[in-house]
Amino acid sequence: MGNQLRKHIEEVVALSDDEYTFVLSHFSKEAFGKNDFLIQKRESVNHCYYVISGLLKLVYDDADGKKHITSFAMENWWESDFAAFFTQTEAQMSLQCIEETHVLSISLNNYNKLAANFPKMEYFFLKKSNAGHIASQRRILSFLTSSAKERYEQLLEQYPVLFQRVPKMLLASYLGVSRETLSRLSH
Amino acid sequence: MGNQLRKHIEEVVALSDDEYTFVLSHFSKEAFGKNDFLIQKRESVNHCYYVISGLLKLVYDDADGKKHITSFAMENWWESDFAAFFTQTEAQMSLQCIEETHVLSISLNNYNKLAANFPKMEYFFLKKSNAGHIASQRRILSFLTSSAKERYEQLLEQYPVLFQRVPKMLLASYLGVSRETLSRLSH
DNA sequence: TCATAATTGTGATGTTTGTCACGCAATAGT
DNA sequence: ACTATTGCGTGACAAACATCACAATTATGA
Repeated sequence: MGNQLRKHIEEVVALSDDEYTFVLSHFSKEAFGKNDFLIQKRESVNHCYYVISGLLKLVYDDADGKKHITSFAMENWWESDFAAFFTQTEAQMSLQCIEETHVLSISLNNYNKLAANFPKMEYFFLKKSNAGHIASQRRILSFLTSSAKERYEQLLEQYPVLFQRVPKMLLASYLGVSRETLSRLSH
Repeated sequence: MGNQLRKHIEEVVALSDDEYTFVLSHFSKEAFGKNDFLIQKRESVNHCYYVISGLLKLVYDDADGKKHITSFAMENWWESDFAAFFTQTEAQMSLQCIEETHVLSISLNNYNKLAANFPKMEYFFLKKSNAGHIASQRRILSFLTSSAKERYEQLLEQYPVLFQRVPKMLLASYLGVSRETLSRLSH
């Protein structure tokens, strides 16, 4: 329970009890209900979130009023509107619960303090950022090389659990196809 | 000349002369001719590159033998097959010169040493990685929200210099459209 | 429980984009 | 300078995908 974040961090760097207590003191535990917003577009983005349980969607509203899913965030994922968070500008996206969700949140101040004062966590954040960058490049590559059907099958293979937890219209949005097309692809 | 990397790093963190000398000692200067490969697919990826001058393309060959441009890298950009570099697995992409190119290269060992022994550079790498992650997310968003024509116009606005330095068939590949479609879009 | 809203499937049709084919211009190497 | 290669534009056609409309099903909340 209380040491889920510790296990997660220790996949990258080992921590003593005291070190983990110190790290944890930079976070706040928060709970959100289904459809609650963690980040609203046009508001300031004060936190980055570590998901303990539940499921989030990061949504961009385009000029035509259509909603596009930039990403999902499940257990042990880190999520925020990172562009807005790191540069302290207003949110261009919203972060909303698909399910009731428990998170640990960290402010930019505390993120910077932790990185500056505790090299192990700076190393951890660097590893996570590199991994996120690599994952984004893989997704870009799937847009360049694959048809909608192929992207659907890749998602099904990589994150089968999403198909049980997320309405298909949201998966369509994440894949960049209409819900009608996705429906026809699935058989 | 010799302090281009220093200026680049000092956009993020200040360095003393001695510190810069120390940093620079982790890099090697290399020169490549047009069409030379810095990384060949299926080979090991031993270096990450900082571009001093010139222009590179990061290319993925798909199962049908088609080539897709994952990204370009110009002056002051960092490039590698990061997935292969960080995990020391074989390259899934190739990195090739579009123009004669001068780089500073750093091995993974030296990258890790620098990050571990010199907090300012770990901070710099973290900032760069976060920026790269954010740029990738913006590109994903352009695939989700924009037509080929809109992506073309966004690229023209963001990197007009590419249109003078890169054949349009490569721009088409970067944008994820056929060269014929790009040709028809441009007027 | 019942009414309402959200989600899904499917047909008909239109738009966007890819593919094939061809000719021409520009470039690079000898 | 000449030739081979590479890059570019465009027509004709095919494939992929979006959009609109409507019905059916499944969740949700008072």
